[in-house]
Amino acid sequence: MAHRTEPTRAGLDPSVPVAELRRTLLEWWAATRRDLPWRRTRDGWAVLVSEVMLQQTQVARVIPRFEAFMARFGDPATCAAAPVAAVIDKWHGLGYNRRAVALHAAATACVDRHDGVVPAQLEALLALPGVGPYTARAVAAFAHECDVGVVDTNVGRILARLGGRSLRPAEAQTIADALVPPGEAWAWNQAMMDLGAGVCVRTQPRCDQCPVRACCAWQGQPADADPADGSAGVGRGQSRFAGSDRQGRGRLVDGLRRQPMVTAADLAEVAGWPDDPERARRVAATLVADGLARWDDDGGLRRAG
DNA sequence: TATACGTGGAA
DNA sequence: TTTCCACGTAT
Repeated sequence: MAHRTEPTRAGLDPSVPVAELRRTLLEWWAATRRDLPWRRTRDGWAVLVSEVMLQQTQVARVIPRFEAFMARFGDPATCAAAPVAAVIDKWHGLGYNRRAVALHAAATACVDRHDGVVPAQLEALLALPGVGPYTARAVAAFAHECDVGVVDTNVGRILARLGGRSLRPAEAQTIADALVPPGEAWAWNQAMMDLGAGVCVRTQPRCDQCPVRACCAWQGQPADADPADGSAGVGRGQSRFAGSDRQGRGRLVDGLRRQPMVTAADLAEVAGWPDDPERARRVAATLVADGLARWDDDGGLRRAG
């Protein structure tokens, strides 16, 4: 019963050789590493800001905005003291602007509840606005080297393929945590994410280059449906952007970056729907509800406080 | 559990 | 040119 002596394997298919998986993946990563420099800083705020930016936004687009953001809002207190409109302004080009509102609120919570620093405990991190399972564990692992498994879309895909089956969210998290080599959460999570981003990609995975192929139940065999489809943490298709409410929201937020107010008369034009003022007002109301703007007395839209 | 939420690069 | 693809959280 040799497998009983393997390291922690809670939730894992017994056929997955944990020790070999850990060793081969870490060796591969040591030879190919392309980590993000600020993840090494142990600065909880820097890691939080970058991970919030990395929600739904790819690394290449985050890097320049992250540098600019940190130059302006170097710690939670600076961010919390600024008007939320200033944070929204610095979010330009990243999309999903309500993340900026949530980040400002998270900075405020750090000042109010955690002596101005980003907490290290998972529970406290999860309580911050805009911080979910991914971001909380990314901060815990990368800033504080806690032994937690970070499950993003890449890791979710890898875990499903390794086990050869679709996973529920709690299952994926349990397995991700169990795989972390004790004391090496930083490198391990970085390695998993890099593997998913560069090798175990969604379509046409490069299984011939995969360092952990020998441990994988799926191995990209075309005859077998991809176990990652519909599995926990793996993103799904989305509706079209062109012509969507999201596009109009983006235009309105951009309009408020250029000028402090969009008048009621200009609202439809700025939203990109000159012939549908009713739609523009309805969508503007969603911005107000999200804290991205506020109504002017005359029915115009103003920057958030 | 399904849906809303932005942008830009690649195909 | 258009379409596809990448990317977590809140509700």
